[in-house]
Amino acid sequence: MAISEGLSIGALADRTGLAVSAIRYYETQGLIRPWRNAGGQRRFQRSDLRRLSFVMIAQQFGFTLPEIRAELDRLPGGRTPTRSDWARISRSFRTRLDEKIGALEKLRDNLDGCIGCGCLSLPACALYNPVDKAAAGGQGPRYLMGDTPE
Amino acid sequence: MAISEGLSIGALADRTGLAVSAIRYYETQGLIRPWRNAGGQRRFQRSDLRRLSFVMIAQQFGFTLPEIRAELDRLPGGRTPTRSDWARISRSFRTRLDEKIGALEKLRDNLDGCIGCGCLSLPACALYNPVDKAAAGGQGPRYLMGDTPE
DNA sequence: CCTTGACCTGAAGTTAGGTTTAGAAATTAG
DNA sequence: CTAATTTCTAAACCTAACTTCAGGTCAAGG
Repeated sequence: MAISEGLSIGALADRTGLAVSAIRYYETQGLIRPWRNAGGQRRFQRSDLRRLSFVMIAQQFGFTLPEIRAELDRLPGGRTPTRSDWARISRSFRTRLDEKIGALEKLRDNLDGCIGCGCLSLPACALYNPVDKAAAGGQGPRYLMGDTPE
Repeated sequence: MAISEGLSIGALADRTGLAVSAIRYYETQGLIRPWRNAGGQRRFQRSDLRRLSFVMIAQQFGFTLPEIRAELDRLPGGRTPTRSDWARISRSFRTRLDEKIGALEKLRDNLDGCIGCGCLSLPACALYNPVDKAAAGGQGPRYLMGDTPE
């Protein structure tokens, strides 16, 4: 195998711990874009290892594949991403993480008080407005997922 | 309608913001146990409002329905749960929440450093051991989800 | 009484995120 | 060169958590 022929899907699977089928699936979702060799097999760049690691980490945080793709799409198209490209993604990603963690903490901090009181079933309860969508969208009860019922 | 005939499924849906079909589904999963009136329709206790609210909140935190059921099963069987019954559930639940939040924070704090460095694709990276399963299970690489690959 | 809306059941459909399978072609090891 | 691996595609299958649908029943208002 000549130098810089790229990594096979199996090599990528071994090094990330992902299943081969998962990597193929991620390709269908636009998370990676391997090229093909003469025989039609997928070949990957080294930087795809980092892309896949990013996918795995972001999934642990509860991001969906389309959301992850949106972050990855901010990487440069024509060249291999540099360290500072990744740092930029990292900052943007971290902001979204902080929001998630903040929402969880807020819910948690309301939990003890609310779960024991009578308000848990009422729209007035703080737990019904976890991400503070209150007052956005007019009056009337806001429900748990931030949408109106029905 | 006589007093204490119980709540209809529609009333419960209106007051929780859940779909009627979701409430029926929760019954199949053992999260609520309504009784039936003479005509075969479901009737609910007021305390089921709180049960359902708990379900909705726990789901936001990423708990699965079986996990939520396990928490709810700790409520007393023969009587309507009291405030202190709920407080006990709340404490147990909060412990699990704190663990989740802690794991997220740990990941987040490693993110900036790791994402820009070359280690992101290597098992040595801190991000590969988010919940600190390191050293449990012998030597060799630990992968992202805490399991060995393959 | 009659109509309309709420409710019933069971089965099938939906979305996300993959895995499994089957049969064929490419690659690698000996 | 031959045999054993890998890889390929397309389609089917899988789980969680529901929703939708079809065909029928129950309940409440006028």
